[in-house]
Amino acid sequence: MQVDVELYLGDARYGLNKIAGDTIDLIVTSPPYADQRKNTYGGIAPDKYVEWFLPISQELLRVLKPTGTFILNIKERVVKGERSTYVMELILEMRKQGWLWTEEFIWHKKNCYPGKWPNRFRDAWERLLQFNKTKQFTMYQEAVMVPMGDWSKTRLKTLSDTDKIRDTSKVGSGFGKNISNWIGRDMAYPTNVLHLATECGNKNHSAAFPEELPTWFIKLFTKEYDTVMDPFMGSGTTLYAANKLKRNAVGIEIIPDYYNAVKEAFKTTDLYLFEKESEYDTAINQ
Amino acid sequence: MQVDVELYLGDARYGLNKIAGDTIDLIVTSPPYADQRKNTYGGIAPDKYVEWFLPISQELLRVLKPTGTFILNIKERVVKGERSTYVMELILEMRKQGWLWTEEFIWHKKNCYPGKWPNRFRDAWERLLQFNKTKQFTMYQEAVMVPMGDWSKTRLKTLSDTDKIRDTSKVGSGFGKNISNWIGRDMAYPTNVLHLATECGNKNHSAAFPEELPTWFIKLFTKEYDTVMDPFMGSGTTLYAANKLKRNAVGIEIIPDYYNAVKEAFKTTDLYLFEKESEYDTAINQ
DNA sequence: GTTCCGCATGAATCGATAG
DNA sequence: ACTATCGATTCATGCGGAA
Repeated sequence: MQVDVELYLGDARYGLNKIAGDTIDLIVTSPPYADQRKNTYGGIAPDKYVEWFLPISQELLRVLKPTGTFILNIKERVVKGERSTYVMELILEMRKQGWLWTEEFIWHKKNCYPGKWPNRFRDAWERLLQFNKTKQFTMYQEAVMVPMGDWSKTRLKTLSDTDKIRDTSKVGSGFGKNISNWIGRDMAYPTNVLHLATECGNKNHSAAFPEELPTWFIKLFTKEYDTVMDPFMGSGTTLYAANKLKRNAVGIEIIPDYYNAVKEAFKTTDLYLFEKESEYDTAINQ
Repeated sequence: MQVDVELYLGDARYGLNKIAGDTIDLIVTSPPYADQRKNTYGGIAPDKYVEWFLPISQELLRVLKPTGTFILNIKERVVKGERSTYVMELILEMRKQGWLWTEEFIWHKKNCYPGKWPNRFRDAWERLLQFNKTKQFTMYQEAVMVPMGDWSKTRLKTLSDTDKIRDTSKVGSGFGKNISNWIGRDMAYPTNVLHLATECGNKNHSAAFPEELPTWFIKLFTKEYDTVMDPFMGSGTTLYAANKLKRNAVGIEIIPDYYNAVKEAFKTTDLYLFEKESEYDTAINQ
C-alpha cells in the first residue's frame, strides 16, 4: 500500500472546492493570524477575520468525514492593549454552521518569543481548538500515551516481595484496591495541555508549529492510510508529519514559493518512500 | 501601619454595594462555575451564567481603581460532549460594560482530576482572565521574576527563594532598592502560563486554587498597603495571601460556614500580626 | 533526623439507571 | 423525551506514620 501526497496551488476555498465531501479524516492547520505575516499573506484585519474564515470552515465541514476532527491552531493578537475577540466570535459562528466545539487544547510554548513590555508578559501559549462534525468521532488515545510522573518510578519500581505478598493477601481477604493494575504500568494518558518547544530554526518561511504538534494529533485522531489535510499548508509541516506516519496528505497553499518548495521536498527528500519518486510526481497535482 | 481585613456576609452584590467606588487595587476571584458545587452554592445553569454574573461585574467595575486589575479564574464545563460557550459570551458582554480584556493567563494544573473517557483527555488548565478599567493599570513585573534556570517552567515555588534574596538585601541595605540591582541577570520575567498544582489532601481548608495563585497576582499588581478584594471569598485563600503580603483585604461570602471560618481564622491564627489581636477583631466587620 | 511508603482526595466526565 | 443521581475510571500531590 502507498500513501499519496496531493498538493493544490491556490487559495483555500479554491482547493477545497476540488475535494469530495466526507473524505478527510483529520484537518490540522494554522491559518494566517489577523494582521500577522503581512509580508507573506497580506494580513486579514481583525474585524474582518471571522467573515473571511467562515466560508472556509463551511467547506472544511463539507469535506470532513463524520468521524473526522478539525484542529485549529490560533491565537488572538493584541490590539490597542487588548486581546482581540475574533477567535471567540469565530467559535460562536462556527457552532452556528454546525461544528461541535469539542475541546480546547493548550499548546504551551516552552521557549516562547523573547521580549519585554511594560504591561504584559511574554505570550507562551496558543489555542488548539478541536471541532467535530458529530460526537462519534474517532480517537486513538493509546497512540499518544506518555510516561507517568516521577512517583510511579520512585514507588512502583521498588515494589518488592513484601508488596506483592501484601497484595496477594489483600486479594485473598477480599478488600483493598487492586495493585496489580498498576504493576508494570508506566504510561498514562496525557492531558489537554501540550508542552512543546517552538520551531527555533531560522528558516525563511513564516514558521508555524513544530512537527511534533501535527504528529501528536495525527497519531491521536487517525490510523495508517487515513487522510490528513492542511488548507494553509505553508512550509508543509503537517504534510511531512502525515507522510512520515504513513497517512495520505492533502495540502493547499496560495503562495507559489511555498507550494513549490513543498512539492520539491516531496520529490527529492528521503521521507517515507512507499512508491518510486516518479509515482510521487504523478500524485502531486498541478 | 496596619492592614485591615474586611469581611461581608451576604451575596456578592450586597457586599459590593457597601464598598465605595474607585477604592480597590486588585480583585482576584474564582466564582462558582456553572452547574458546579451544587451542594454548597446554588449552582448556576450554563445558559443563565452570563446574566447572573453581569450585575456583579458591573459593580466590580465601579469599585475598582482606574489603575486596578480584575483577575477572573474560570473554566467552562463540558455539556453534552461540547465545551460550553458562556465564558466567551461573558467576555464579550463585559467588554460592552466597559471592561478591557487585557490578557488571558493560563493556569496549568499539574495534578488535574483523574479519569478516562473515550473521547476526551483530562482537563489540566483553567483560564485566568485579566480585565482592566484603563490601559494605564499598575504592574510590578519585578516582583514576580523567576530564576533564570527555571524561567521556562515558571516554577512558583522558586519564588520563595526570590523573596529570601530580596528580604536579605532589604535588611542589609534599607528599603526601596531596585531589585534588579541585586539579582541582575540571574532572573527573568515569567510568561503568561502558570504551573501550579491544586491543593488537595489534608489541609484544614480546601480551596479552589492554591495560595500561590493569588500570591502571584497580588505581587504583580499591588504594593504593600494596597487593597485586594475577593467577592467570592470561599475558604479565604485570596485574603490570606493578601494579609501575608501586607495588603488590606476585603472579602464577601454568602455561605455562613465559610464566612465564620475565615473570620475565626483571622482572629486566632498567627498570620501577619501587624497589630494586636484585638485590633484585628475590630477590623473585622460583622 | 531523613527517607520511604500508604492513603485520601480533588471546580472531572461519561454512560447507565432511575424518576 | 428529558433531567437527576450514581458508579467507574484515573493520577499527581502532600501529609503522616513507619522504617
